[in-house]
Amino acid sequence: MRRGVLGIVGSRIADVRRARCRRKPILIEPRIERFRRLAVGATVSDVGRIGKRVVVHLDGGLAIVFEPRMTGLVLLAAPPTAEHLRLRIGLAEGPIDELFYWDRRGLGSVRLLSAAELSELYGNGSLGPDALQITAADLVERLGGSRRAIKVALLDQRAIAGIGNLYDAEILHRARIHPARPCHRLHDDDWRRIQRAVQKVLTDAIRYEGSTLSDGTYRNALNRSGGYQNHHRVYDREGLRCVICRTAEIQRIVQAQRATFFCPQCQPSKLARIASSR
DNA sequence: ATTAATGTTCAGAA
DNA sequence: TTTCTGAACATTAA
Repeated sequence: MRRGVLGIVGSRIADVRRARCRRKPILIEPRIERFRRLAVGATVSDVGRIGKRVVVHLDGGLAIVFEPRMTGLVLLAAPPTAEHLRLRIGLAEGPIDELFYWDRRGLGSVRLLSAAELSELYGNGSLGPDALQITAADLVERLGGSRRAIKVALLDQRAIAGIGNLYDAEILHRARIHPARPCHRLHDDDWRRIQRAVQKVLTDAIRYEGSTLSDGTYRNALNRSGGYQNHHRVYDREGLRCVICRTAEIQRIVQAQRATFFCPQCQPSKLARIASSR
């Protein structure tokens, strides 16, 4: 999503307004009048990413932070429906006329922050280092002592920023780690495999522009479907044969109130590992 | 017609 | 301190 939004670098903010959406308003800070006063006239200097958030940097030091959560989209093209359009940002002096924030469930937010607020909110301990920068040693340091299940721990954005539920499941399948294994029982080579799997899954997911699931919600900045759903090995594949071992069926369990998918053959629990080794 | 599920995050409680 | 639970919301599938 961030890559697509890069297309507005160099454009000037010409207008900011709420879309006419009859639903409960999403969180927009500061209030729209002040937001407009501060942002209009500024030029987009860069588009970055902090974990799962898209950050539009403006000259002068302010930044617009989009936090899409479950169903939010930052778009340069017309949104999927007019119904759930939440915010429109008019642009001038560039190829794109307007930036949209669309959000079906409305759990996301848009905030205009100063450089100081940005570093305060996202620089201190509230978000961990980005998943794509993380080393195996970082993983051990930040999660190695935790008693939580590895699947749950990898979702903790304060430990590592950027891993969501779907990619968590894919990562652990690649790393051949059972999702319920407690962090403090994992070994160095387990963490090394996890680190490599994080790199592989996230870079592939970015290359294929994300996963558009059966509800069709995720789209890139040009409102096009992603392609990574065709590469899922476990997510949403309960009961299907594992494409790696071609033996076991993918199982679904619930951890931290989230669905987890895994292959019982490729991702043995500790007990299964002991049993199979004799 | 209910209920459960959903690429998430946070406050507040255990 | 760390970990767990429920709520915010809208839509679809079972």
